[in-house]
Amino acid sequence: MQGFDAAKINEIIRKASEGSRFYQHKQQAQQKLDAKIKEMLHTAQQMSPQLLEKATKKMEAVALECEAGRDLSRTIVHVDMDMFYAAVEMRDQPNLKDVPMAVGGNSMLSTSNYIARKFGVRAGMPGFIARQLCPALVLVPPNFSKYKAVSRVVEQVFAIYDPNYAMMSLDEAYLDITDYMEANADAYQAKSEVDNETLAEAIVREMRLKIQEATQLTASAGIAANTRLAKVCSDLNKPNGQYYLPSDTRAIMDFINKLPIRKISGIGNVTEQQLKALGITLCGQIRPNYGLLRLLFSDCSLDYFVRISLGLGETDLSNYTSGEQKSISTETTFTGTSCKQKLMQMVSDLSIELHGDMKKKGLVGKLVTLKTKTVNFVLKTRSMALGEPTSDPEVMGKVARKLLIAEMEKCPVDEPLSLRLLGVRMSNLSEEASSGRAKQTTISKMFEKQTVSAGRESSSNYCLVTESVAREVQAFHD
DNA sequence: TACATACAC
DNA sequence: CATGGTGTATGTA
Repeated sequence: MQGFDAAKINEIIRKASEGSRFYQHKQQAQQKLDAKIKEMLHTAQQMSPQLLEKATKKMEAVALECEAGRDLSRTIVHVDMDMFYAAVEMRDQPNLKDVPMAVGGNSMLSTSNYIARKFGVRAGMPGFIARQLCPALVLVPPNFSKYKAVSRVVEQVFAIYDPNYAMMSLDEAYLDITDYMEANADAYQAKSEVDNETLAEAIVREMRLKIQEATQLTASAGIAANTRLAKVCSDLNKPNGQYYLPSDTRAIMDFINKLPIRKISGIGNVTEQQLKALGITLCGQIRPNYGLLRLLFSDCSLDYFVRISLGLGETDLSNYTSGEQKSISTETTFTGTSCKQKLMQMVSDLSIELHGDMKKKGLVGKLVTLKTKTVNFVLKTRSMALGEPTSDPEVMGKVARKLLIAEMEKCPVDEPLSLRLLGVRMSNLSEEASSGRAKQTTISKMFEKQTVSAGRESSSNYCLVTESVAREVQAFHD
């Protein structure tokens, strides 16, 4: 069993994709982006040197201000479990250890092991393409409740080193170990004084070992002065490794200057292409292009770019943990249909499911949003505000159905709305007024209203939905 | 406020 | 045969 080279992998993926509606839509999106970039370059060419110089000076002033706020006093760690879901499955089914395997389904993989990666099988890839790359691939359906349980064990290790650790997903967290280092320096130095680097590395190595002892799974870590840098660093010695970046401006600048912008969290495919068109592929190329960037991007992006170019980032983890939830949603993909009754039924089902999730969290919301995706992968959202916050499935469902009907009516009869995805989201959230009595009222109301409303709907053959199975929440990629 | 886009995981 | 689900931030009008 050999791996493939990149050219062969791309060829197989291209053959499997081309002609599909998914691929066509992707190409359209790319053309749109190309046009946008072309326009951007046109704008750039028309800039006078004077204007550019002025913009550069403004940006340099911002940079100076940011530089003044540089905080090198904290030691931040980003910990990332190695191929988390796949590692859990391999641990529990040893026969999976020596074969190419991935966790996911036919439509999407969440992660793959290193043997499968040699064949080009990656997170985010549909299972049917993965099988073409690697016919021997073993596909394991996800067990989210198991991963959650493992994650809780890992969290207990994190808590030793920083009780205020910030969990970013099931397999990833930031820790501020500054206080732990100070409090425990003595325990880690054998005879002589230990410098910060040795101390931080020893502590993180020990933490990773504790994770491994507790879970039989390995983790990688990055250690740096802020979360942005720590996150990049955790990727450098993966799997089962760690990387320390000294908290020293010179070391940070040397590091950041040669770093590809795409490695920065928040720089995705689109931004990468835009910046590339301007000749920027490395973080070190941002500062020489300050003026250009200022004239092409929003203030908010500028601040972000400046901070990246200086290697600045978040040092206060409470900024990750303090916020309240802003929205809650449920969506589902299905084989494309334009059957009105089926679609309406699904919206009702989703509303009931959403109600369950909201009740669990004690949330009510004021803004209902319907999300649709056509069989050609065109996404749309339509929303409507309610008079008062609710989580009542019938109220949410009624509004969502209304929004769906409005969309369907926009289509000509010979070309009805044909969808492959529906979603319902609630936002403008607040806490549910929680007394047992209030909840009871809500529940009885729900049944009343459902009965009444079901008879009133035009597609009245949709019935009250059976209890939907509790859905596993999922962050799909590792 | 409403909608689209970009991004992370 | 055939490409996911949940949540946040931001730009724009």
